[in-house]
Amino acid sequence: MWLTNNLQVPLTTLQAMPKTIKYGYINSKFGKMLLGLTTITKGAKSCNAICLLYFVQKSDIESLKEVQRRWPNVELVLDAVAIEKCMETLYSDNDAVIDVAVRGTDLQLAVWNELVKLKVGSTITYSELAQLVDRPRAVRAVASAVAKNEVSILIPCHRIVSKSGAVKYGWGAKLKSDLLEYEANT
DNA sequence: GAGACCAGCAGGG
DNA sequence: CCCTGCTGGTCTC
Repeated sequence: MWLTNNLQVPLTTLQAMPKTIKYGYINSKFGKMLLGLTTITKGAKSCNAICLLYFVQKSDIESLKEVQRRWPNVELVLDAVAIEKCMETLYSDNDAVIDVAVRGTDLQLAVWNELVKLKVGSTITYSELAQLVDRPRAVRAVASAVAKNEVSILIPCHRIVSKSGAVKYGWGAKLKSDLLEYEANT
């Protein structure tokens, strides 16, 4: 089941802004989500990789606007079949591998690469994360890198807790604690 | 290149 | 609890 299986999430860096993004909606345990796929090349062949995964918090239209804002000039193409195929991998019981495509600065990539190594149910503080990427004093910078992550859940920003115990989350504090509670009880 | 912005932290009241 | 100073990378002119 999704969130309780330890998916392998290899990150691929996008060299340029994709021209088109295939998108579709999925219903997760924690609400409706917007999933976007782009094409990456792996050796000689090309395949789909997840480049965005947002929670739909207001309406479908608002979520699409959010995509347009963060990915200017990309063409959005509804592709329910591709999304469905992707979902099967997400929900598989095996230790599945799912490709994720990201774009960002060196620090952001380093931060995200550490995050995907986190096991289900584990948590880490921002300070520890800063040490992992070799910038022990750049806690605030690391935090803003975390916040720029486009692929929620798969890049598990919800597993980062602040030392003071304050709960903050881009998708809402309640969602974060729900996710952590769910993972902790499996 | 300057200045503003942050999902942090520690220290002091 | 709240307030303050410090922090470093990124974003926007």
